[in-house]
Amino acid sequence: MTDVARLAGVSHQTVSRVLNDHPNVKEQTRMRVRAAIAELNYRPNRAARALVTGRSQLIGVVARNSTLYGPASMLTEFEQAAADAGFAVSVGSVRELDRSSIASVVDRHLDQRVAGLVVIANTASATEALAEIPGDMPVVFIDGDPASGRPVVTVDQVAGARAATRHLLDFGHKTVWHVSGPTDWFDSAGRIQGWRQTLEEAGAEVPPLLSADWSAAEGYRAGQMLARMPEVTAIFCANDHLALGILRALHERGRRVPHDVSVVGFDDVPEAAYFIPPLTTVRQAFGDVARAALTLLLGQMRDEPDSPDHIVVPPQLVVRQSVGRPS
Amino acid sequence: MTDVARLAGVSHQTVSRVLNDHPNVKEQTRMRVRAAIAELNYRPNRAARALVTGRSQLIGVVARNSTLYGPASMLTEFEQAAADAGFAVSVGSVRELDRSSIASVVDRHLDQRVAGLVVIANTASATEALAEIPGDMPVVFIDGDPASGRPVVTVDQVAGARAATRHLLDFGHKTVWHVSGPTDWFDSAGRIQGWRQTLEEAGAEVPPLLSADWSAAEGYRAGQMLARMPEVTAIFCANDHLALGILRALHERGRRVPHDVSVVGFDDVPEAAYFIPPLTTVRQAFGDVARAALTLLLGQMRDEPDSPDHIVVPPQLVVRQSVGRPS
DNA sequence: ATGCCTGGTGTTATCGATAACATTCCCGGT
DNA sequence: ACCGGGAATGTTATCGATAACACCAGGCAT
Repeated sequence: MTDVARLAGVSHQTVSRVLNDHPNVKEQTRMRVRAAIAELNYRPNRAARALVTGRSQLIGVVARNSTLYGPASMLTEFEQAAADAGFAVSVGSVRELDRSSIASVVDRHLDQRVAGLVVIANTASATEALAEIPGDMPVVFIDGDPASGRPVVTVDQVAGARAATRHLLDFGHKTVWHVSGPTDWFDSAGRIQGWRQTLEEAGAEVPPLLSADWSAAEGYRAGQMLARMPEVTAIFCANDHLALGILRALHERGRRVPHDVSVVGFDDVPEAAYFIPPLTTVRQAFGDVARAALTLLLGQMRDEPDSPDHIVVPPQLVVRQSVGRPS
Repeated sequence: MTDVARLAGVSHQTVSRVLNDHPNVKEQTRMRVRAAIAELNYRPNRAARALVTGRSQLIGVVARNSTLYGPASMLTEFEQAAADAGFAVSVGSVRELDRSSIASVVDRHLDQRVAGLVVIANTASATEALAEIPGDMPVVFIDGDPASGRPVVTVDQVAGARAATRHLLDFGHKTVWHVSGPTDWFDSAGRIQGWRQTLEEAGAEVPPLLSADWSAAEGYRAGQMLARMPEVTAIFCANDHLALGILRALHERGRRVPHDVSVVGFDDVPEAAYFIPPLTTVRQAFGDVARAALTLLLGQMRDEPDSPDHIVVPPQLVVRQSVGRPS
């Protein structure tokens, strides 16, 4: 930096001002400094800047360690958005979203003097751990509890579930069964709620809820149960992998999809179009979620008080061939 | 830090020495300092340390922006391993592994003064971009070109493909068809090589190669082709998603798996056990790869010259029900 | 003409750690 | 008793940036 200053014939402070787009620099000197920077191929030292400002150009993400499609997509989409805005992203994954794990990851991020935090907080336990985050640290929750008092970006799970359930009822099914994800996830809760509401509004019986984790394995187990119940003609699964397991269980028991049983998934993983049969499902716009989260975060970092504190991204029903009329 | 020093009745330098495990500190004072650190809940400022040492506790990862199972797993596994070793991980994803994209991501990481870089370099184009990385920066490639001169960790793709092909031949198939991934990926190349070698050694005819990207969509396309060729009785797919598409194409054309056609995949994604039928596939130990990469990287960072420059992790055949005897 | 404000710039202090050198103390050898 | 040497500790400089303040010129109101 000193070299740049010398080459441009100004003080290092003026160089700093140019770097930070301060208003009070004459256009002419600004250009001289820019030229010197380019000439020397100078790049500012972020560590020094972080030291003096107490803030780095780094955004910390706290996520559960998983290759689940949703969280993984969210992460890469967010990284992309952040990079475009000139931020690096440091991931801190955690096996369980319990309070102590989150605390330790947050601490690691605080060590790095991150400028802000994004927490993919899809269970209630994560919301509790919010207390570990200092109040003046910019934070955005993705999939978190809207009542937490911090900005949250979510996909409208209720609307997605309503669309899925409605779609099945429209085909003439008397009622719709639901295999949910883990009940402590907000995603699951929203989907259950949307499903139940829609049935009740339609005056349909609400069958007992089956719940599982998000895996094909548990979908298969639930499917084995459902496959032997002749009255089951329509199933709404909380994600596509569960649906995959269910499709296989139905297949093994000779129940054809969609002829005997209709199935709807959630997520629209890239493979869903190639299940047997191609799966009707609900697509979540992870890219939109990630960009919204970044926008909120940048807003907080710049102390703009007018930014909204809850953005809801609508999902979209993708119709394929796993739904038909009851026989 | 000054507060800690005062509380412990020593100088800040002694505190620094305790923090860095310098030898010449009396056990007694070391304990006093530790106590003071705990009491004040003190945490060192990484930015300051990075500034003076020129190195952060941050490892940069360069990866292609994707939710492909392999790369995504690798990333989370690596993050976990790095966290255990006290390092944070900054991801820089890139749409294409071309030279200029890699250069810009590497630059961003250099800005952050990362202590080392991991490049998930699964195509040859990534190897070229190696020139962008300064020679004194510790680097490990994952899935890269062993001839690059930098340390590399790979899964033994050739061995995996051999096991898969061998498995099919052992069931009595005359030959085995192969649907490969993009041919510029090292993974693809290794799998093709292993497949071809095994056929040649067995004296079997080597059928023409079909290649695709990694998606179920292209697997389906290839499957439509293969399904209408009665002589095709055994297919080795370069990954599980391709296999999924192929299974569906076969199903649509009424060719039963494994009765008419046998199929083997690669990766062992969690869903593979719930395909119709459950997929025989080859599992890659991503966790081992990630840990090996970290070990190599730490070795370089500590200037240990005796570390190996190429670690190969063996894959493992997982037998399920998608393979049978030709009819 | 005087004084005040303000746009443009330079000077110095500061962030929180480590590096390099200085100092003290104690021990053992001659 | 003296001196050399190493272990334990303290002092000061340093990394590379920004913050805070000081300064200087010129324009404008009085």
